Amino acid sequence: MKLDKTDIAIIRELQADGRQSNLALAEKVNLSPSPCLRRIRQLEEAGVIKGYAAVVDQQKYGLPLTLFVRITLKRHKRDVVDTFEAAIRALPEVIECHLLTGSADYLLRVMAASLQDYERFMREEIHEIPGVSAIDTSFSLMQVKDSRVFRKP
Amino acid sequence: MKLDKTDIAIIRELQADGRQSNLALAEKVNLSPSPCLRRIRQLEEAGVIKGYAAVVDQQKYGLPLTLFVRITLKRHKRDVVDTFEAAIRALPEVIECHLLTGSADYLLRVMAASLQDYERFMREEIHEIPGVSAIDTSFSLMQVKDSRVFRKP
DNA sequence: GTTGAAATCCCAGGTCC
DNA sequence: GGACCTGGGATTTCAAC
Repeated sequence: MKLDKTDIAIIRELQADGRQSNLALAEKVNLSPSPCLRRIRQLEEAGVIKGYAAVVDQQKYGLPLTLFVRITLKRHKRDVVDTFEAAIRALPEVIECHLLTGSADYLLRVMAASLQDYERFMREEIHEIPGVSAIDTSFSLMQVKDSRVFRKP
Repeated sequence: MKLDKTDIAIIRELQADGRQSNLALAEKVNLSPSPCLRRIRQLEEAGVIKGYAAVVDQQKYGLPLTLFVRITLKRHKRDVVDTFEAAIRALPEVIECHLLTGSADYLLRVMAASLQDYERFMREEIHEIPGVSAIDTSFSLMQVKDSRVFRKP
């Protein structure tokens, strides 16, 4: 799908506020309501906009700790990889997991309610997954930037 | 703010679909529409729900590459840190930036349209920031997991 | 104080220009 | 891309428990 300037503007606005009315949005992108809504539906149907989500404050939600866990596997045979990925997908504490190039194999983004919670998670969940060779955890001390907006205005 | 079982359910549902009607949501969490709406407003006013956002497919949006950049600073004096963080905040390619514990100082999540775009970004933007001592980039080959839902159902 | 119900208002979605 | 029209949901108020 080809995105023009107006589509980009619509996406930017909907990333900033996904619940604003079509009328408000139409005004911001200098369109009248009907064509604006048509474009939104097109973006949704094309899958450019996958959905809408509430943005939650993790602190106030009770999960103040964010950690990044870099994991290296012992071997990279099919069964080891599949077992590992299935285990990761089943852990609600793991918000994100990426397969990486470079020294580590996986990067996990984990949320925890407390240090005790984190310690239990690592001991009972991560260390129990077979085939894990190295684990390197870093805590996020501060989120310097959090932008859901992809492109420049 | 104290969150009970129903609040958690509301948040989970709104993370899955942030635009569903109050009526649909009320049914899912076994509440009548009025108290459901009142809880939503309370969650918003308390800042537990910070807002709503469209979820965009980065591939279809034209930014297929995700990279994680680990950066170490030469010194950690106030001016070096402030300069670095200000520079990062001004770069639209940087979607997220965390100050970390451990060997590296910062973890950046960067999106790029192409390898050329990434190369230009590193050369013209990141390497130009004063005080940067080490840079370690990993590409995301595959996103194994992406969950916006924080707690178990 | 918290829930269910009703009425008004405003927006979404469709259709035609 | 813009204008009109209709059905439905949101919002506010009120009554009830």
